[in-house]
Amino acid sequence: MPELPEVETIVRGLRAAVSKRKIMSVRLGKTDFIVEPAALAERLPGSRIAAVERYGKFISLTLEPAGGTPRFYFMIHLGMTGQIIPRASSAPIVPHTHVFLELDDGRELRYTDIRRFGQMFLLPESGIAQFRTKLGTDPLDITSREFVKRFRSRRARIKALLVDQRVLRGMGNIYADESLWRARIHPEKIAATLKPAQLIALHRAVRRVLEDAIRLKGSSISDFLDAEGRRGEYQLHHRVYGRAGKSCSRCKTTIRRIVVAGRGSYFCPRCQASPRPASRRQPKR
DNA sequence: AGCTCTTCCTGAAAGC
DNA sequence: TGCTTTCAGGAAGAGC
Repeated sequence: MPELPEVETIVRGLRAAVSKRKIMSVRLGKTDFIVEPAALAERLPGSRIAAVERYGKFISLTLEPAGGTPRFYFMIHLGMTGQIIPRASSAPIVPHTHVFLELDDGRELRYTDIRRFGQMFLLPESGIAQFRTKLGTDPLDITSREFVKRFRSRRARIKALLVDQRVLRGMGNIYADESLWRARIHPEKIAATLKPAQLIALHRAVRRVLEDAIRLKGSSISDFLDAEGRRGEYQLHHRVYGRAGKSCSRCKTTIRRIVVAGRGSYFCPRCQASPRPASRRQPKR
């Protein structure tokens, strides 16, 4: 599933591969994940890709139409299984490819999404500010101070907050679990009960995990491919995610999986002490 | 404020 | 063996 490191990897690849290219035409397959498919088909042709940026888990293509028409943004969220890869127009079409952007150099930027949990929409320049207010700070930009401030008064479980895009934009399930393991914090711990030192440790862990993952071009569990169609390698370094039943690399205890905030959450029961000790029992009368 | 449940979707894996 | 059921989850919305 594409989270911050995967999206960052794709954005870097796209920036190198399609910057300055002009979109010549648009072909669409299924469109139920596109906010206004007609607007997309109408406005993309003729515009040039002026910039490629990441905003949380969103890919933002800045498009410049010909003839002085104001620039606008083509926003893409990959959901669970989205892939966006430039290919030669003659390349075979993989199943579930639903958007084809013909470029001025004989290639097509193709969007493939098996489950169609992805999202696409256009934003005018004036809509960007509004869009941004819905999302929290980028975890790679946030200062330690700000990080502590954001969590210390929240009564929600830390895992739920880490994957909440309004708190930190770009974090997802894999990197939340990996960061919590690193900081030795149980996913069900109430954020407000964490000591400042623990929050600082968590901030450091988040940065470290994300930076390492970006360096290895993300995690490919099943579907993730970068803009060159290559798999990432960070999945080989996961300490807890997807490792239920295997042993903790730090203490050899068996990794467990529980559901927190509706997501599978992996942790080491020994390194990450439970907020509710299992041994405590209620006396009967 | 924050929790659970539901919906969207497909393919892989488990169950019978 | 082969069909059926369950599960995975990012985000949004309902209801409590």
